[in-house]
Amino acid sequence: MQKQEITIYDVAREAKVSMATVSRVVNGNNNVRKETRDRVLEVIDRLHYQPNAVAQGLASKKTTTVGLIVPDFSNLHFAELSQGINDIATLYKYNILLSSVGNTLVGDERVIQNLLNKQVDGIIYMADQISEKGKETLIRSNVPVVLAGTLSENKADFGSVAIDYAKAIKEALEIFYENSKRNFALVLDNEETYLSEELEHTFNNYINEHNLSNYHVYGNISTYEEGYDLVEQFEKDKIDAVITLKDMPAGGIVNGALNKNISIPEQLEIISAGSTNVAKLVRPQLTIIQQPLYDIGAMAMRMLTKLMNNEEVEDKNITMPYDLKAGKTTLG
Amino acid sequence: MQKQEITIYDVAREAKVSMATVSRVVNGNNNVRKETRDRVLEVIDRLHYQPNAVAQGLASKKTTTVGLIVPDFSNLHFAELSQGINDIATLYKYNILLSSVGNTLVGDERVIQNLLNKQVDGIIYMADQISEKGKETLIRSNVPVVLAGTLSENKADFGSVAIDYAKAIKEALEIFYENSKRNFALVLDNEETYLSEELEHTFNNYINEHNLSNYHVYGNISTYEEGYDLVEQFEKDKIDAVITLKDMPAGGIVNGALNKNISIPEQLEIISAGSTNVAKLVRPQLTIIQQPLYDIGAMAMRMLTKLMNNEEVEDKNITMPYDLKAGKTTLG
DNA sequence: CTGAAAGCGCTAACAC
DNA sequence: GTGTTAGCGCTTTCAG
Repeated sequence: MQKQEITIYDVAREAKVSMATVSRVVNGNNNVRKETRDRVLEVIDRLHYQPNAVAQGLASKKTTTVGLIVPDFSNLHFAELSQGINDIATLYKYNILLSSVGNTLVGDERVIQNLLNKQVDGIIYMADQISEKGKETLIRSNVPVVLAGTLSENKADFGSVAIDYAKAIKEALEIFYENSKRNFALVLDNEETYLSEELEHTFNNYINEHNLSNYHVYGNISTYEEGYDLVEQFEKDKIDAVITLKDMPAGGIVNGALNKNISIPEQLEIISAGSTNVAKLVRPQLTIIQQPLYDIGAMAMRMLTKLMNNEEVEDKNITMPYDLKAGKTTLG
Repeated sequence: MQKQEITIYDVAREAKVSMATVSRVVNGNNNVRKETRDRVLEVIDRLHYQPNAVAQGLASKKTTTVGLIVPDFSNLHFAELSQGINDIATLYKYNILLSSVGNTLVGDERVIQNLLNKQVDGIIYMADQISEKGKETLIRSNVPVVLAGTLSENKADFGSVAIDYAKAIKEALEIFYENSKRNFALVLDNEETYLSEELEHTFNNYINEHNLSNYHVYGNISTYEEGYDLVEQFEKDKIDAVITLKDMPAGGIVNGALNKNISIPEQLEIISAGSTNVAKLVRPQLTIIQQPLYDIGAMAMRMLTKLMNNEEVEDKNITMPYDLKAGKTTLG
């Protein structure tokens, strides 16, 4: 930590005013005569005075810092969502305190409590699951929370910005069905998330409504390799259409299938809901459920700034549009 | 910000000790009788006391927070490097304050100053360029800084962890040469970074030593699409071997070449120095300069913890090993 | 081993 | 407009 050289007191003395006046100048308070302001500004400049944000935070009970909780850093969604969050945060002069949950190292409650101890003004939660205790901690704290691109539950308790995943999945299944595919698979990375549960529910509903007899849900598939290896299981299970939640396993499946001379999309159709940039690398080009990740992040952060300022927020639960973008991994 | 309910003072009163004793217990100071400690601990637990990190920071002049400066969030290196940084930071109980530079929004000096104002205990710098002013600000602050996976200059001023890029590039060029390619291209994303300058220098040296007459350096290529479109230029320039700094453009080049029926690797060889996970998606499989990104991040953060604690650091400039991993975009 | 007291650097009433 | 004065919640000498 930088050893403090110049404090507000030094500036006050040098400018022959009180600390209060310096504070006013620093914080843009108008109740300062122009002459005085200029004098103070000159001294600030000359002494290279920089306010100590920690002291400001303690005195004002505002840290202009928001906590950002992500599932894990390797998640590519993170990068693209965060971009939107960061841009808006920068615009409103907030800093981002980054934490991850999910890897067993530390429980989510601890992570949340830690952020709260650091007195963050608000929290953006991007992880797709949260423990009851973590949720309670969050609610008890009275700190505004916005869920970004995730969690369909908990909407009542927090703000949220996301697409309608259930609708998107249903639309994807519809494509398979129209293309005469009848043996569906759903590939999840973590079965215990709210999102997974909702998707599985939607998936099962569709299966039932259409009286399909052969269908499978595969869990714990999050890497390229796991997707690649899963193709073997597809063969055994006679799968001919698959939805994945992430692009990396989707790419693995495509490459795995091609290696086994399974023709895409004739024998196997694939739709990925990952919608990160990397989907572009895959050949044949992936059909994807494209989410506006940047916008989701930006909207979430914007909503958070409003909540932190006790501004009116019309709708605390925003549904963003998505685009089912046809590639070459589906027919027609 | 959470409105403070329980303070150290409440705990002291309830446990019938002084704040000093509570502080000792909270900070694990041994100079407390076991009985007293247990009593305090019981009260802390009962009252759900949580220390206010901002107040701790002001009083102790340590925030247990490190600043992490990245070029931009969409950079995939970031995700993988950060994973290592985050794991070690968590281990040593440090929080990460995230900032980005490079997008024209805010200059690096401002970003750095902001982090310094927040009283971070140390900084990890992952961006590949830094202004003179930013550098000066950093040095003047006396806050420990470690450069992770970047910047070959400035080593004297800061700690650093990276691979020997020049050596890696040379090795890659050697492969091209042995495979009888003679028309080399170097694809950079940003020509103004130290890294780019060093690589270009190495590249040019190789060209001169081997008396190659046809060679090109392409700048400002950072996306898939830019790589894809660049292939047209390759044709005009009769390029037959190319090194890229990032995986996304490398993937674009591969797909762009295939689309033009340019055979890889016979007519065009490609080596990417990106070494992110997404390289796996590309077919034919990319030959890559594989950097141990996770380890680089972890080492950098570990070094930073030592510097922050004034511990001895044997070598402030660490060179990590890399692996030139042959794929199918180079011959043999 | 424990307590008293003086700050850390700043903000925010409240007076004038 | 400007200054005075309490704190914000905690750490850290210094006594005892």
